[in-house]
Amino acid sequence: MRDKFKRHLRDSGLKVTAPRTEVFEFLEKNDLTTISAVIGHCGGRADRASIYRTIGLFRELGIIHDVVAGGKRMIELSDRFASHHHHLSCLRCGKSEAVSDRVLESDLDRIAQKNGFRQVSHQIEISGICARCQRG
Amino acid sequence: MRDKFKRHLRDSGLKVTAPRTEVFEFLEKNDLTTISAVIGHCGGRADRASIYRTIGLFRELGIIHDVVAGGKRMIELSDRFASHHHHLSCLRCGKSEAVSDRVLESDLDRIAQKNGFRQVSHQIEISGICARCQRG
DNA sequence: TCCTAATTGCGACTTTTTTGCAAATTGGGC
DNA sequence: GCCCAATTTGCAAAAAAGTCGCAATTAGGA
Repeated sequence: MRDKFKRHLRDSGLKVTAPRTEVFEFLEKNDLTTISAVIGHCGGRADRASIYRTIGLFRELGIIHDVVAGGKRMIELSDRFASHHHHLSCLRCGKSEAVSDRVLESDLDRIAQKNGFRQVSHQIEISGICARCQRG
Repeated sequence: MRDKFKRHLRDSGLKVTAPRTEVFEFLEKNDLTTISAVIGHCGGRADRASIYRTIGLFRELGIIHDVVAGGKRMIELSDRFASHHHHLSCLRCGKSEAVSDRVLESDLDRIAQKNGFRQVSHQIEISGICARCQRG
């Protein structure tokens, strides 16, 4: 994925730099994270301003997208750089697990198509109380 | 809905105040908005701090929830105070339209159930290029 | 109407995000 | 491998967003 990422940048006429690689690698290892976590982790090696610029750039390029999980705004790699999935988050313990579901996906496609939308992407977040917390 | 809202507050031992009513009425008229829009609109009649406190309270009470649309964090009334729906947002013109779909809903229920989740809620955002922008 | 707890508005403050600019770096060409 | 131009970085400063303590005000039950 790292090579694909570098190619993606170069193909867009952009440079592969240390802060960009740093942030990308962090996102690869951390599905569903926050901007402050990225700063907390990459902050020693890259300036805060560069991290914000990098995240903004990644958003524009569609490398990442935003999600709200448990009321917090989070970011994650998008489909081209991570396998397509959604999240089930527990409101009590805060953990979230990945979900993939074919039927769901085809419904979403159907809806977009019915409304005349193209180049569609989507994000879903399901929240509730997970099985473990129901017992606890 | 306004009465239901007032009852909801009083039942929770909370007071119906001007800032709270102000913010609620703005949200009723503006599906999917931002905090700064609320401040921009109610700011003359209520203090910024009170608006933040009100929004925080509404979130805790489940009166509103957060959504990300086009990279921006937005808020909207939740199901009990607005009919359950999701959004199709156009990445080009920024407009979003409401969507309701029974099949989609039952799939989401099925997924939560399969994973042992209870008291489930979900949010979905579908984005792409709308029919009008495809022509333009 | 009175009383008390809840809530507001204000102002100061912290945190988060953005911006301008000189210095440093990347990557294509030689 | 070295050079150059364009891009990108780091820094410092500022704007924007959000939080907090507290005295003054207000809602609503008795």
